[in-house]
Amino acid sequence: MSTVFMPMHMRPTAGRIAYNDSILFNEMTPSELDRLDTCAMEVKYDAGEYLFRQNAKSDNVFNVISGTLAVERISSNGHKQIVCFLFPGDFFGITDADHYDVVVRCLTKTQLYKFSRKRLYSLAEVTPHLKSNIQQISARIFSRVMDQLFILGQKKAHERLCFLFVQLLERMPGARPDHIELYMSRQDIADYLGLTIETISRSLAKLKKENLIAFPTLNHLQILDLQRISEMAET
Amino acid sequence: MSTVFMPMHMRPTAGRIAYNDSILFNEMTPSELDRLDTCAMEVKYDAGEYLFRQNAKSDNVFNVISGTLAVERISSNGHKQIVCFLFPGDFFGITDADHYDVVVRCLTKTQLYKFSRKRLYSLAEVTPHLKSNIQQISARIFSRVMDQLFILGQKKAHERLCFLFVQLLERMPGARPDHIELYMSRQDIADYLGLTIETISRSLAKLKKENLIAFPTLNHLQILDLQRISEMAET
DNA sequence: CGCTACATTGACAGCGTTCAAGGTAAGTGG
DNA sequence: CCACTTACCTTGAACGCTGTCAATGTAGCG
Repeated sequence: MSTVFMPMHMRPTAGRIAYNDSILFNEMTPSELDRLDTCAMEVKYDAGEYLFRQNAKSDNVFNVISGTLAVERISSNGHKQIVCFLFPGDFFGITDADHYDVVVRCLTKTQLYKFSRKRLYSLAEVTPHLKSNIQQISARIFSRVMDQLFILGQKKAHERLCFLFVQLLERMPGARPDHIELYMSRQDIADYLGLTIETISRSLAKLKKENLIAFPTLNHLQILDLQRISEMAET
Repeated sequence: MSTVFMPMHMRPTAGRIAYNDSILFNEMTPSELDRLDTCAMEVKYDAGEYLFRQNAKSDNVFNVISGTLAVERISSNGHKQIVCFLFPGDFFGITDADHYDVVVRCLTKTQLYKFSRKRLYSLAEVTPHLKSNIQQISARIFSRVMDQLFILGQKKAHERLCFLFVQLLERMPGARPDHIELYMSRQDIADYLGLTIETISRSLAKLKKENLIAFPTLNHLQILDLQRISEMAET
C-alpha cells in the first residue's frame, strides 16, 4: 500500500489540509496513486530555507503539505518581487521551462511532497486523469499570475492589500474572515504588492481607521467588512 | 503539397517574417507539416478588430503572420492592462484553460494562422517535435509574463519604457536600434506599462533630453545608447 | 482650411518613497 | 523579575514621482 498516497482519510495528514489539496489526485484510482507514489518523497524545511538555489534545473514538482512559502524573483540590483505565496495543497514546479527563474523560500516550517518532474510527466502521459489535473493546476497558476499583473499595473496601495486579503481567504486552508493568520512579514507583503513596508503599514492603518479590518494581534487579521474589501480587491 | 506550411523559403510570406517565426515548425518533417496544415486556416483582420469576444472558449491557437496585436485584460470598472504585444511569429492561445480571460486587439492590419486548438494538441500527442515546440513556446510566454510582473512591481516609469524598447528590439522582426517602428499608440504603451499617457510622454521627453533615444517621427524610435537603455531595462 | 484624433506640456495635487525616529514584542542573561 | 537586546513594525516629515485636469501643439484627412 502506498504510504504517501494513501486515501486522504487514512493518512496521518488527513484533516490538516482543508481544501485546494489533492487536485493532482482527483479521480485517480488506488493503483494509479501507487504509481504516483514511486516518483514522490516527503521533504521538510525550516523557516528561512530555500527549496533550491537560483537558476537550478527544474527537476522537481513540489506539493505543499503544511507551511507557507514565497516564490521570489530577485534582480541583479537587489530588487525583490514575490510572485506568489504557496499554501497547503498548492503546487510549485509545474512548468515547461528547464530552469527555474525564481527561488522558493519557506516562511514557516514546511512539509512537502517532492516529485521527480520527469517521472511525474511520463506517468501523466499514460494516466489521463493525472494529465488533466496537471493542466488544470497549470491553468490556475497562470490565471493567478495574470491577476497579479493586473493588480500591480492598475491598483492603489490599499486596493492591493484588499486583493491580498481576499486571496488569503480563498487560498489559506482554515482562513475565515474573522481569523486570517499572516505568516508573512510586512516586508514580504510589500515585496508581493510592489510597495514599501512603510506604505503597507500606512495603508493597513487607513483600513483599520475605516473599520474595514482589525488586528487583534500583529499577525492575526480580521476582515470586518468583506463586502467592501472584496469590491476594492476586484480584478 | 501543403499550402499553409510549405517550407518557409517557398512560401509567399517568406522573407516577411524575419525571426521568432516558426518555432512551432522546428524540426518537423514535410509530412508532419502537411498534417499540421489540416488544423489551420489563414485569417485576416483590420486594425481595431478583436480576434474573439470576452470570455470566449479558448478553441483556437493563433500564429501571427504579419501585424501587431495587443493582449488585453479589462476590469469591470474600466481599467485596462495590456498583458503583452504580439508580433509576427508570435503565438497566442497556447493555454490549458478552457476560456480566455483576455481579449486580443489588432493594432494594425493583421494576418494570422488560426489552428483548432483541440486538433493541434491531438496532433502534438503523436508528433514529439511539435509537442516539444509547443512546450517551448509556452515556457517563453510564461517567462515573459514574469518579466512584466517584475517590471510593474519594481521599476520606475522611464525604466519601464526602456524595458519595452529592449523587448521591441528583441521581438519585432526587422527592428534595429536606429529603426524601431511603434505600431502602438502612447495610450497602449501606458496600458502596457501600468502608467498614464502623460507620464509616458514626459518620460520619453526625459530620455530624449538625455540623448538616449530620438524620434525622427512620432512613431519611429531610435535608440542612441543601447548600453544604458539595456541597463535601465534590466530585469 | 478646418476637423479630428492623438501627443505634448504645464500647473498642481496626492500618493508612495525615503530617511529618520520611536514603539512593540519576544528572547536573553544578569 | 527586570534591564537589555534584537527584530520587526509604526509613525512622522520632506521629497519626488506619477496622476489629474487643462491647455496647447501636431499630424492626417476630408
